[in-house]
Amino acid sequence: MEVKRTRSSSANYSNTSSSSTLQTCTDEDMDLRRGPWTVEEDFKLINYIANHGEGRWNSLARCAGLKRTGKSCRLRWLNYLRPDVRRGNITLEEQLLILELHSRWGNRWSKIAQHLPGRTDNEIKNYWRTRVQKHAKLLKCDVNSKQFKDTMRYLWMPRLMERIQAANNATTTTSATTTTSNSTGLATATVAATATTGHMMMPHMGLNYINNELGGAHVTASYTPDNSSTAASSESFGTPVSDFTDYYNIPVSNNPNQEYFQGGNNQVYSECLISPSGYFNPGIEFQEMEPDNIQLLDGGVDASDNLWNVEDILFLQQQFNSNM
DNA sequence: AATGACGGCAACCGCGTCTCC
DNA sequence: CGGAGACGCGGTTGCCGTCAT
Repeated sequence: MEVKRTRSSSANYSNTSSSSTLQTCTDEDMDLRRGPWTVEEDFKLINYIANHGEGRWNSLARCAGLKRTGKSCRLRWLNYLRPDVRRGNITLEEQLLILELHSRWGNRWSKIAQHLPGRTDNEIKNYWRTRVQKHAKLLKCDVNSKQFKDTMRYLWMPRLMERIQAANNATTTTSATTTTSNSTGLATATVAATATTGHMMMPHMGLNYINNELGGAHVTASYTPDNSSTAASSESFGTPVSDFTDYYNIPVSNNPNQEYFQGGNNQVYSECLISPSGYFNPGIEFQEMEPDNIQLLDGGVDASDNLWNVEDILFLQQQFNSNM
């Protein structure tokens, strides 16, 4: 069966009828379209599913008059057209959850996606490949290596927690609510999990707390702050902050939890940082992180999207040196 | 302004599993 | 039980927009 590759850029997405390349199979039904979906196709699929429900994708494609494979229809529906699908703006809480669940389950994208309402396995997979693996590449280590996993667990995730806390502190401050202040500077978002456990969660508790207290299968999107409503709503899910990178360049002096990241001053965090396996040894983990590389980290990529900024690297080096 | 490199993401592919007959 | 089709999952591809030069 001939399969014709058709193309329509996102810019042409709403201009499908004008693109002759999009209508390459008008002569017989055997031709199957591939590539980007047009508005008409989307409309057909949505209408058909609205009237007949989903499933039986091959026959659905035929009955709906779509010159697509059943698989293509299913993918389009699940990843894009479904009413409850959420795309873009992965929140801090979602990022933390992805990291945690991936450390637990590996590339079980669909399983991970089940714990992020509205997110598809495809989006999570793409997030992982484009964001997380990028940082592994910058660190010159394999994303599946213990080195990188430890770095995620003992640096990245605590930082995410801290930024979630900062975001919520800021939100709380600006909203000027009468909520009882929390003297510990508790990360509301991360500790939203306490809604299900009844336990308070401190930043220094880190992932061990999640592991031990929440348990794998119990780690859900309840990380969401203010989770009183359904997490399917983008307004209710997570902080208004769409990306943790917004908080990457917070000056340390402005950081409400700077003591966690100043190396050695905070015994609790220092203990938390050091891998139980002792893998974070000076001169080993980041021995390749030479000045040039640090420059690359700082300027070679978009710093706002860079997990490992100079501050982080210096912090890591401090930690390594203090443990020599 | 032109162009090449790169990142993000939608979509495709192959394969394993499930379900039905 | 076995075969065929449907379904689901993870890996990969390739287009397009953006940015750097």
